[in-house]
Amino acid sequence: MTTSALDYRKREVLEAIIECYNQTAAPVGSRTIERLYGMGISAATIRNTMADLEELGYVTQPHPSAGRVPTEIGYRVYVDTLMEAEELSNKEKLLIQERCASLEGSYEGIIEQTSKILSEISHYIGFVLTPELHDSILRRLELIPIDGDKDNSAHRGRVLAVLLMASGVVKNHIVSVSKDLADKDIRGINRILNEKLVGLSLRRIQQISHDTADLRAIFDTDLSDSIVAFTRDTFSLNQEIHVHLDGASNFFSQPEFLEVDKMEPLFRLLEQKDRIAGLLSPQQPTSGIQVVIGSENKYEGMEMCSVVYSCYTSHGDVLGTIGVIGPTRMPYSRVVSIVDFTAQAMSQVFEHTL
Amino acid sequence: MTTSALDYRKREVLEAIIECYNQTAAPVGSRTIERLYGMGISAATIRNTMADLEELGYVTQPHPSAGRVPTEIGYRVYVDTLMEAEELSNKEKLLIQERCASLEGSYEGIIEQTSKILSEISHYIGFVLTPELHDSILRRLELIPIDGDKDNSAHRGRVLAVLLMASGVVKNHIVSVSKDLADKDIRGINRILNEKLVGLSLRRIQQISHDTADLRAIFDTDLSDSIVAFTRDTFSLNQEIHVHLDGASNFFSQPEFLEVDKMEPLFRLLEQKDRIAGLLSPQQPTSGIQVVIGSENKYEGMEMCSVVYSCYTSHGDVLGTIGVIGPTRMPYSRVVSIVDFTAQAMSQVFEHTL
DNA sequence: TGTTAGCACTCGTATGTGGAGAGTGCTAAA
DNA sequence: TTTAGCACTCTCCACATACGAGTGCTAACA
Repeated sequence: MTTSALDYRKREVLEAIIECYNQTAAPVGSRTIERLYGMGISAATIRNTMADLEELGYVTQPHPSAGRVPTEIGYRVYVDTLMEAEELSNKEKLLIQERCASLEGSYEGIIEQTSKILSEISHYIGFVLTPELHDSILRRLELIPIDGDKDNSAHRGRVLAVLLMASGVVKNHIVSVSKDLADKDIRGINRILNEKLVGLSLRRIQQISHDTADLRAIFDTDLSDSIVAFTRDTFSLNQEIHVHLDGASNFFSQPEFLEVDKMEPLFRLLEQKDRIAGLLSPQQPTSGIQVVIGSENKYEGMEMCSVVYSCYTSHGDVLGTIGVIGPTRMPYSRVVSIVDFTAQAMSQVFEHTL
Repeated sequence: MTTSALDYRKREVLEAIIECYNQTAAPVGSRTIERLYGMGISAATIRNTMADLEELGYVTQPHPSAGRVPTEIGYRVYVDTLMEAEELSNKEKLLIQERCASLEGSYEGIIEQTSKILSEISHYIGFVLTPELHDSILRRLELIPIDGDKDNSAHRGRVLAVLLMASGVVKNHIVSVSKDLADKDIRGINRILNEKLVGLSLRRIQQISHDTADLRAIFDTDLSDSIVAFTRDTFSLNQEIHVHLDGASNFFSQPEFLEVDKMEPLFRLLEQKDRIAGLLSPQQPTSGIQVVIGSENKYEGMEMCSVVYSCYTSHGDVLGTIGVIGPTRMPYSRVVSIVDFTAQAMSQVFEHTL
């Protein structure tokens, strides 16, 4: 009696249920649809269609005498096949572009502000992951002695290592240096490392610096332990991916999260930044927007959420991920457009300022 | 009938009410105190004393037939005069020190980890404010051309400016540079600026670089517009204070915040990092611990919270603020000890690694 | 065969009531 | 001045009831 593929009427009704549920967060009844989306059929017919949709697993009833609520499968079908991309208004586009364009030099600032932009425009949680540096190419290394007194450093000192990557990302950290390395030794090491290592990925450089034989080849000479240790330390930045989140408090406006026991697991998870990073970064950097719905998210606390994300780039390289976390009941077409547009705007910022 | 100063019994009872309320978050009755803190007097006597404390404004009743709850004034008296500092256990001290000691080079990482340590040990919100740099002394400036091709930069390029401050804090940002400045000009500017500006505060340097006459005196020559603009840009880092928070979800375990309308204003406020910074940084850097109780906090959302904070230093200079935000009902003596000890441990980390 | 109207049924939500318990203030006795 | 006893108050919880929204089913209709 029901064709297995979705016929026109089923699609219409499913879409109506999803749209209506998005606005009210309450189960949608047949009468409601008849009133709001007068599609030329009566409530009774809609009821029949809804029963069909339920059989297919696209909608469900919270209790036997309630209206219908979309299931995750229903949302998946909607996102994959029914939804048409919502064009952002020019006003919104301008808003995003202006705020992105006003972001200034500091790399941290860009990350922080972009997550704020995303959250404010989507009214959900905006997030930005910092770049994974291991695959980045070294463009320039600068070693700046800090403690050394004018070339005769008699005491154990420290060196500020500044790593400039091809993508424009700058990373600096402080390296302790054995006292038998004078400032001019450091300068020599700096010159050699720049000559030999620029153009290689950080991952490759770390491999090389962990192998004493490789290092010897680079320096083309016997090496003191101090130089070996120093070189290793220079490139051993503990590269964790950082996550910037903004707008978590927007969830207080979401009716389905009003109860504390719904909110708590989510907020606990969001504080474990490393888990969020793990949730999102290992995906191969497929271009384009990804949508993860409800319990497709493997972490506890995210069962009632969906994630829409994309990646941002600079000079063609994938740098990191940006996206939005919202409730499963989410205007996907709009959020997809927001994330997509913001990712592009942010990529432009990186290309221009870094 | 009641002496205006707090006599011994009133102090005992007030302390008992506060301690008991800290644990249960429920109004404390006279019988409860008699049972738990057998202080040799009957419930009826305690009732009389409680009535006196209520008259003084130190405790109150949520409703006429309930037990007593400490008021903010009561907490203030407790913190200022009754409370004795709680010594942390050696285990806790070790825990803090170990985790602080394991913090590595990256300045951002230290900030982030310290707020996490504070929140985990206190079970409340830990926060760390980044240094206000304007009063920091410049130790070293390094200008690193990025785009220039081997001394003949024919196109408009960019320079990475690395500012190393006396406190050990490193700040870098990217400066656009007019195409008529060659790499060797940049090196010259770098040398001169280091000669003339090292040892001055960032605030002073910014004053100088905004005054063309001052700049001319520094460079001891006529200046092209390019050099003037470049010098200004080099030192014009938009220095906002950053706030790192951790442990907000601990508030889900606090009974008085279980209702959403209690939680929401707080979380909304916490996301406005700039307001938090304003709340805490303008205080003159008085040494020692500060405790701000309940509505003494001027921002909406903090009425039910208290803040315990102190500052961290490096080489004698005040760098920033660290502290804990918890509910007004808070074991102040313990939290004060935690913040105090962590501030010291963090200061040591800064002195050693930066 | 597909669609519509009518109707009985179900179940969640809101509302109201009563009793138990905790804690007080007051009074009178020690 | 302290204590015991007692009446009073107020909150909280459990239970029952009424209401309403929405369904599935059946029968009539195009």
